[in-house]
Amino acid sequence: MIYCIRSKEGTQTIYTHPEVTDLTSDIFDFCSSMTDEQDGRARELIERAAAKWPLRILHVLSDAGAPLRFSRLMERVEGISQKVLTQTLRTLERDGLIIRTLYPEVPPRVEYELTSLGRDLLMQVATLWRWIVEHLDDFDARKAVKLMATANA
Amino acid sequence: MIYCIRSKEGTQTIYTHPEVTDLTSDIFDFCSSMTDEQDGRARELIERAAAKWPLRILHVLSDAGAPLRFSRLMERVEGISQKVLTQTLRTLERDGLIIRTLYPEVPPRVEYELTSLGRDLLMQVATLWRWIVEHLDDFDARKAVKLMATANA
DNA sequence: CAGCATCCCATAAGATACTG
DNA sequence: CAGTATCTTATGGGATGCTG
Repeated sequence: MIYCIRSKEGTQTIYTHPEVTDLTSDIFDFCSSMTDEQDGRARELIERAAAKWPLRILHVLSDAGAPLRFSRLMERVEGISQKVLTQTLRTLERDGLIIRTLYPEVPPRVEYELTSLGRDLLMQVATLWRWIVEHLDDFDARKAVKLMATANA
Repeated sequence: MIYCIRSKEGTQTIYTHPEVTDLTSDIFDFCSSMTDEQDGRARELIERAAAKWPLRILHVLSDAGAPLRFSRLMERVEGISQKVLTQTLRTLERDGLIIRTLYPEVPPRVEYELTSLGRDLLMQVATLWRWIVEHLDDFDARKAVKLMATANA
């Protein structure tokens, strides 16, 4: 449970502001039930998803609302190279976020589309995104506010 | 509005499953009000936060529940190098997620602590984390399920 | 103690050329 | 069309040594 938020020991200092306790208790309960392996896999998925291109590709597919061919993606995902687009699509496919369909015609046609998991993930990330945008002005060292803490060991 | 989820044109194919429409409408409304600059800055913040170490460091600080010295962080953030810890801490500080306090003693003492923004961000990410862990088994190409779509142009 | 400076390497990403 | 192959460059990160 490396990344989870719950304190491991009751002997440690914890935040005592009621606000904090209220907000975090749910998540804490959840974290305590998460295994190291689950935590690690979730970490990987987050890291991959938040990389340079994946979210953008998922968004383009969502925005299109229909399967897109490789070349259409190249046009719409501005700035990506062919190699990186291919790589990223393969990763997204492996993670079950998109589906790749090859139509064995001449010339070949390949279509990529969002899976329902891909759409759901995008929704979840969008929620986080929204929170960040709403707090954009606070992400600034000059506005940093300390958290009140008291020892309770 | 590069990454937002809303379709730009009403003439495009959109998902018509009621489920989809219901779930996404809120986020769509929000996305339409997001400027390119906001979107870009949020993107940067997400990318930085989801990098290798930041979440782990924030978690360790949250878990400790009190300010930690540099050397305590080195111990608790297993596997990180001194250089990268320093770098990451500086970035977290610039983004207003932690506060660095230097006590000009001999030998010098430096303490790092979470800001309320840092704690809040951690909570938001934990929510996403939780969703991912609950759907861990679905992140698999073999379980991919297409999204139903209909043209509405 | 808490770092900065330096060197080194592994990986990510970009550019270009070629192909089933 | 939708890639693959290859080369080069940029970046992240690790290891080591030094210092106010």
